[in-house]
Amino acid sequence: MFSIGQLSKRTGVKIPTIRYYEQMGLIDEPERSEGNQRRYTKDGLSRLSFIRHSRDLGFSVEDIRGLLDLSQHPEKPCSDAHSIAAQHLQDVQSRIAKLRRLERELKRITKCDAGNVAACAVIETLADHGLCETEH
Amino acid sequence: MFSIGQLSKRTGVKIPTIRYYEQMGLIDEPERSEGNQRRYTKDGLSRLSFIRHSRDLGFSVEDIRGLLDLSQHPEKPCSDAHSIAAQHLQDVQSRIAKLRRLERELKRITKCDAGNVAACAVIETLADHGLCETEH
DNA sequence: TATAATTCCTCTAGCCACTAGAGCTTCAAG
DNA sequence: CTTGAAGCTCTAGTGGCTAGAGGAATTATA
Ligand SMILES: [Zn+2]
Ligand SMILES: [Zn+2]
Ligand SMILES: [Zn+2]
Ligand SMILES: [Zn+2]
Repeated sequence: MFSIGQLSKRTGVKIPTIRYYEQMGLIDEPERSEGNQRRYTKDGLSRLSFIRHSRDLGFSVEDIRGLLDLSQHPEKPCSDAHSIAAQHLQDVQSRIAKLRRLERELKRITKCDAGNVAACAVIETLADHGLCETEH
Repeated sequence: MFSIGQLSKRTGVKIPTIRYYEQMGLIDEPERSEGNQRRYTKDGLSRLSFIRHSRDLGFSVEDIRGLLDLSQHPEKPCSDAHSIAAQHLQDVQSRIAKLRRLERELKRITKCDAGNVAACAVIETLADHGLCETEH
């Protein structure tokens, strides 16, 4: 049996975050000590590790809810898991694409030879999207 | 003089967002009609366009506050503007790097030949970071 | 000019995924 | 048995908006 602090140390999930996941229904309410403190089992530990890793990989809490549900049903086909992952991959890729467009513009902007604000390329570009090379 | 709706159409910033920017102190409180409705000048329009474009480029509201302040002082050196932009560029680049690591892992994960959850690579990987190739 | 349609007003609350803090209780070591 | 760490609940704040209620003002049409 682990206290919430031990669980936190082992998973790297902060204590208030563990309680938040409980409130969100991602983890079951654990047993309590006589004095009402949470006591977790190994199952609780591995479930939280799953959540932690999924968050690290950028899945939303909603996605994780679905993935956890699936993981409780080993006999089911895994196509649902794949579509959650594929959708997430797409999201990540479109975020990357957007950030790369930003990166390009920001790199261009920061090549400013002027010394004062009146002629600064940064300020000028922010004031006028027409000076940009791409859409965003 | 523009109404808030006209300003919104010209800049592409939604009406509640304009009011939000006013509340946050990014734009001055505009004059009002006899019936208390906001009336904007061309100056208000260009200030809001500046904000819009800066947001599109991913700058935070705090950054924009600084950039707007600078843009009101054309005689100042533009080094402050450059450091805001450079910092932002760094942020963008580290976000890209992080997302690319995610992308790689997600691509790997989604190569699953199993048909059911019990043997699914997606679920297995989420349960065990040891199966990952990179840190995240 | 009367009425109808549209726009605008303020205020509050919700989104996501946490994070911080107040004020109190329980636990574990010595 | 005392003390200090760790736990409890509850509320509120983060960023950058967005939605909705309930009412007032403006504009367009008849
Ligand atoms: Zn410059
Ligand atoms: Zn632009
Ligand atoms: Zn699979
Ligand atoms: Zn991993």
